[in-house]
Amino acid sequence: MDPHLLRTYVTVVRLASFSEAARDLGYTQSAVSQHIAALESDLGLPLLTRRPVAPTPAGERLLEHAGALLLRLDAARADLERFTAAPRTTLDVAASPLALTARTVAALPATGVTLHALPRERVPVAVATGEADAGLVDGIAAPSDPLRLPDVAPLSATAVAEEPLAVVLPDHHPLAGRPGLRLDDLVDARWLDAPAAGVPLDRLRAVHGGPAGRGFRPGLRYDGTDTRTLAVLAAAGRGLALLPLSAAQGVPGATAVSLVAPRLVHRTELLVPAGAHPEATGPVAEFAGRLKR
Amino acid sequence: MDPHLLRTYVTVVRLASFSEAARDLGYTQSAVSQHIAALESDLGLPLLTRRPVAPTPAGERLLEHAGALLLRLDAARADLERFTAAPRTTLDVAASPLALTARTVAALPATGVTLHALPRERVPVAVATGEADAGLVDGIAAPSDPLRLPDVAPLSATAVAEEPLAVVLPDHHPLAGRPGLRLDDLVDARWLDAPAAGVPLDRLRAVHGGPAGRGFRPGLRYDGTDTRTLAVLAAAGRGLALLPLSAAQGVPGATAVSLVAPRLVHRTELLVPAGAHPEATGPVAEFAGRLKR
DNA sequence: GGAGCGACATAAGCGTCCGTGATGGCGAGT
DNA sequence: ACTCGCCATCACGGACGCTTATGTCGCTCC
Repeated sequence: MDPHLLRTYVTVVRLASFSEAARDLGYTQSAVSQHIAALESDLGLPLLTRRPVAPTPAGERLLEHAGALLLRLDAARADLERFTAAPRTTLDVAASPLALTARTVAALPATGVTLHALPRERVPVAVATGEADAGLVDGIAAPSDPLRLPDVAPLSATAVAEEPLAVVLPDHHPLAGRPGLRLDDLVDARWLDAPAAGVPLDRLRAVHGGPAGRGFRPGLRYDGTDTRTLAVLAAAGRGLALLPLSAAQGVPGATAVSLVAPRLVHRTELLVPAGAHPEATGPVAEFAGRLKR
Repeated sequence: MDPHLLRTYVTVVRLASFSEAARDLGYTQSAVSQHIAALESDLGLPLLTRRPVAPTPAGERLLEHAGALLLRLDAARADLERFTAAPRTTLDVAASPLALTARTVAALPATGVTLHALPRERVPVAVATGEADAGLVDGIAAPSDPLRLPDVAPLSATAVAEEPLAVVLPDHHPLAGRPGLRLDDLVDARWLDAPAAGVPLDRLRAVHGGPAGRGFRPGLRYDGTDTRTLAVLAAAGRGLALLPLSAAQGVPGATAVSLVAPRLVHRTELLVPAGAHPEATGPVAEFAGRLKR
């Protein structure tokens, strides 16, 4: 299970072709074929169907492991390179859409900043692999419980903002008048599925813990990142949305009712490589310092 | 960053010797020396001091990454081997001490069971690497929030028991009469540090979120796994202990007061490899089925 | 239905890299 | 100062991996 072999394996699966993968990796087709053969003989089972080229069930499993492994390998290399690299003068920040608020943006240094807008799950990856010097991720969690992030590498997370959650309903919705809502009241409702702009529904499903049969039916799916659009969709009755309170307010036709049970908050966290090389100075420290104040 | 090189690297660090590592790995000393040299030249910085052999700061970082990487590699191999291996007839269960209760033990099949008592953090590792077919881990978390486990491999976790938490105090303690306790009332108290038997203090520290200055000073450290002993120590005034309510009761001289804030529970979860090869039958399924009932 | 073509498998050749054994340098203990 | 233990370096032999070339299979086109 040489990383080289794994790298070609994932490339072959991604491109669904040995020859394409060979071109992509700068190998000959023969080499790719031998790589796959080596993996299959090492593990003792077929990983791919040929014609069409697609992973077998075992291959699917390997794909998960290989992805994590290669990611971690990149992260390790990036982490070690920080020891030798020249101190950064510019700052690359990876951020999920909802993590960018007036407050967090204000903390960015005036110059030399590149902002990478990424989906939530890519932010830790970007920081780990060194594509970004710091990350801002948002998500929901129990109060004073850190966000649940994939641990691709040792990262240190510190909360920089915390806000109540609100359910966005059309004004005329029967529940719109309530002072607060319980999630249990809403299990049978139709929800907007907006992984990029809103709060991910699968997280709610996990919190609720109920069987897959009931609860949190996705309705319209929205893959944009604009919260205002999401609120507009909710106002139009296309489904409910869950947003941080401040983002949920101020849209005509939409009412935001805060969520009271389960006790969850929308939190934004700053992500930096852990065990930080004592960078008491530099753009990252400057940014972190301003955020904590 | 070949895994072979990483494996030699961690071995060298563990044994603090090139020659010992060579013997351990079945290489010559020369090969080990070259492995380390290759790593160092690849990464462009020294990883070890020689005489004595010890990791540099950069080497320490690499060690973390290498450990995770090699673990994940073993997990991947073990996971893939499940596809080819013969269906299990016996059952190996890894369990943290507090996860073993009358209820969980009763769910074990009558015969063919090997029980591995492991510290909490080793349980997921054992399941991932195939040393165990299933795991039982306990820990504390917010209600209806999964336990926070290191993700060495895709594992599926399902709650099998949940219990309130209790603080164990000497009978004569000023707070012993209270109906319930808040953690905030106890930040300045002295705690028993019992990572194996009790609830880990560092988790509390994280939940409390306070600066390292205040809070949760460890007193006596107890590395045994017996909760009764822990309660006896608490009764003797050597420090407070946090235990699941049932384990905290019934020790003369000790009073158990349940914890009311923050809202945390002691939960035990069953761990099995995720994406399970549809084992509707077999010892693992039998065990899981009995636990869920 | 046969020829052609695209795509993966297999075979042979060759360079490179890896591990061995021998030797050298260096520090610590006697 | 000598010696022993330990790591570094060197030179060599073999194995492994990649390339070129060729084989085989399946699909498509006429």
